[in-house]
Amino acid sequence: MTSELNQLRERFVERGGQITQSIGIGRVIGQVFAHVYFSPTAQTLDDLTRELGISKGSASMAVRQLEQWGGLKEVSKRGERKDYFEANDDFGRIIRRALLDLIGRRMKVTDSLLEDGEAYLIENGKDSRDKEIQFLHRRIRKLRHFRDRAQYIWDSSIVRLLLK
Amino acid sequence: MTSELNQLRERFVERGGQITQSIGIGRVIGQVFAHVYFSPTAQTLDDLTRELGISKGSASMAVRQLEQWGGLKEVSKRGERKDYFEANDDFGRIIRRALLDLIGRRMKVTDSLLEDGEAYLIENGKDSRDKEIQFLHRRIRKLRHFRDRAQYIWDSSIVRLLLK
DNA sequence: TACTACGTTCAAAATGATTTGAACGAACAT
DNA sequence: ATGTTCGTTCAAATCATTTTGAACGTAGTA
Repeated sequence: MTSELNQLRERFVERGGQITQSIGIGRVIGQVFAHVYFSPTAQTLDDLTRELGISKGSASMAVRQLEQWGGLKEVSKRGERKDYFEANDDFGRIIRRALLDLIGRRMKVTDSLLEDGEAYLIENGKDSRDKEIQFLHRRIRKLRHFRDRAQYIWDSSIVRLLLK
Repeated sequence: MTSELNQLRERFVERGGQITQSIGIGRVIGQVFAHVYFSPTAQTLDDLTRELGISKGSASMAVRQLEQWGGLKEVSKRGERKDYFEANDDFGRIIRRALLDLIGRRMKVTDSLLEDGEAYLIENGKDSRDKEIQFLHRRIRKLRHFRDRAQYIWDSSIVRLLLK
């Protein structure tokens, strides 16, 4: 009976690992979150290494990453030196924070490339008849428009809907 | 001058590769799309292997994947045996298709796990006082609610806004 | 102070994903 | 029919990412 519950928990752990693996942030993150989420009691790093069969280093890193995204919170137990972790269940907030963190920073670099490119083309193509310059300019403009709209959608709807 | 344009194109190719790499679908996809997108003329597999320094196999696979997502389209040239490719610039549609493809299918499996789990817990925990069963049941319910809402948001807003 | 029980770090190892390229088949040309 | 030019496939090689674990720092304890 209890073993059946454990089996169920293990299936969720496995699936959690698959999901985070498939989105490219490593299997351990998903396993750790799922395990803590489905554990009635707060868990320590030792619990994680034992139950999930992962190293202490992995457990430590996963736990800290998840904390950053608000997926886990540390709870202190009187008279205990170990760190205890509980899962948050506000998925919207967690996912939003993770996405902001994962995607957000990449954007900056690309933005500056778009701006540089456009600036260069405007500079050098002002009254140019050069077909290629005109072509590139159109393409960059189109890309920037899309980027702006994506930014707008991101800011205005996804965030509002998913958060809270 | 032309070489400066080429440099610009190369920077976009590199950035494209970084982006697709960072989201876990391989560098070549981004490189190929960026190259074709910023090329005034339709490109062949040979062009790609030469300009990007990738193998013919890679070029072939990337091009077909991008075609599936609507990122590239094949254009035929009279009297030519080679396949020529042009880029689409309807980014919203491309990204949406890619996301549907990449994320969409994973959902199914997780759904069935949620359903199985819930069914099992309802079955075995109907009038159970067992604290752990009740706990798991609450957690699964919460997760399923989130999943349902995410599905709704996905269906109703992102898709509509990003597509077209 | 010295010892112990923790969490963290990061170089190295293991793992897993991507890329290559030789072999192949199909379609065209001669 | 034969040779050539294409695109595709997939096992093997390469490359990148994740994971490990030994060494370390810190804080508590005796």
